[in-house]
Amino acid sequence: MNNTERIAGETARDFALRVIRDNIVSLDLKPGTLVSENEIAFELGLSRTPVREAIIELSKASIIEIYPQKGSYVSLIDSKMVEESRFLRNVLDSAVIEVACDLASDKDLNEMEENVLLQEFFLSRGENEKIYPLDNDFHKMIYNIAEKRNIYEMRSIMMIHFDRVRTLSVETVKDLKIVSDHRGMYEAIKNHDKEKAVQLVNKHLGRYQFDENAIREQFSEYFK
Amino acid sequence: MNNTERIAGETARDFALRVIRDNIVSLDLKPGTLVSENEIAFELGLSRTPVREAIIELSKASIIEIYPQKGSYVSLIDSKMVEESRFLRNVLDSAVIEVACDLASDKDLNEMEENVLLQEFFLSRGENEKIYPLDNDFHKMIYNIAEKRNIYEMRSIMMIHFDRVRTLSVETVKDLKIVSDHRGMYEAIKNHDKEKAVQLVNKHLGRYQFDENAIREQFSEYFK
DNA sequence: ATATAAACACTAGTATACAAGTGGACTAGA
DNA sequence: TCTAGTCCACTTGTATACTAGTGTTTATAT
Repeated sequence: MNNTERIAGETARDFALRVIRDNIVSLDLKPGTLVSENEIAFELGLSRTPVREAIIELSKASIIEIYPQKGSYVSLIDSKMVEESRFLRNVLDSAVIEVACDLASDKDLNEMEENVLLQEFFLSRGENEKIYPLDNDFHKMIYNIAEKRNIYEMRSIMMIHFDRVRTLSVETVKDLKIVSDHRGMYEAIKNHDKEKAVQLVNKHLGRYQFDENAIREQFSEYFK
Repeated sequence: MNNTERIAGETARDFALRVIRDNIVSLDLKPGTLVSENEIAFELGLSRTPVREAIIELSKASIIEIYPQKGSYVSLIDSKMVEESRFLRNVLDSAVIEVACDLASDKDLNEMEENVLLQEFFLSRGENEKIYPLDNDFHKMIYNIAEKRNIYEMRSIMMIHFDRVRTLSVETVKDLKIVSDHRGMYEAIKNHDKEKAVQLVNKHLGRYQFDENAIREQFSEYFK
């Protein structure tokens, strides 16, 4: 497992949650791996308690499966589960962006535009890896504008299922199209054009149509 | 706080979660109340650990607010939060019932009808309090049919905000209409009539239009 | 050699102990 | 009387100890 520096002010539990989560999404913790509370605690230099609390949280979203007195395992990739998280994202993003079309203030729009400009900047320089955090920020902004912060939190944890398949996906993601989707969404929100906004959300998510058969063939041991 | 018997096989954590949750929804734990890990643990005859884990889970959905080294409090009723949970329910229930219209098997439909018949039976005998668990089961069934169990779990915890206002609501809920809504949804799913199903979901949720001003006036100390 | 049982090494669940921070009460001093 | 400072009783965060269950390995008896 990849360790990371503990951020100043971060509690042990948040630290453990962040590290475990990142390792699952990046597949450094492979599906099916035993995640022993003791072992993780040792690796992170913590006691079992905060690690355990982090694992419990992940188990609530079926990211980790806890078998009492036996062990806790990183869940195998379950296409039903991936579909469920995709469904959740599609449904929520669509409904939330409509609200954002109503509520976005000038200040909100300025922040969004700044974010999109940065994405375009990094894209033009080929620094595509710097786009991902901005991508996340962008979607989070929409939830913030629509005053749906709690819903965003729930979305986040379920997205782990989705994101980890994205990591596996051999097909290179078309960053160019993604960034232009973002610009489109920004424009739609600015113009209060709900229909266009929802249409873009659907198209956007459609870009992550993984070829599951190809992935499953290559990484069959990761699948349920 | 109202205590309850621990169900056989229930872990200490699940027990604590259930009891705390029920007491918050029933308002036996009033908004703003301090929920001390130690005190709850003592009342339930447990140690702090499982109680703490339950409180953390509730805090993830903003049901309880944890102030480190100060205390944890039952969240005051926040109309923004109530609206957010209503929004979530509306969006999810609508999207999920559409899927259920596609996927419901004969076995599913039989179980649904049995549930509805029971609701009608208790309604006719005036035993309205027996309808509520059936109501919950009914909605859970729809998520099960649509294979969206994880999403249902997320919905459940957010519904605490909504349910606790429902408890406060002076206006008596029209159980008759609720039961007939359920029959309507069942029929719509049976007939694969998505449009009708979604329309009923919206109407159904619309029946819980609390007069917030009236409630806020009567219980102002519960509100943020 | 095989079957059985005891021992061991692990697991997560729960209980307890300690750390560190907060805020109020009380006291000492001017 | 007022203020400053100490103490105390509380809180949650974290660490550690103990409980009970599982599965494998090893030893023992037939």
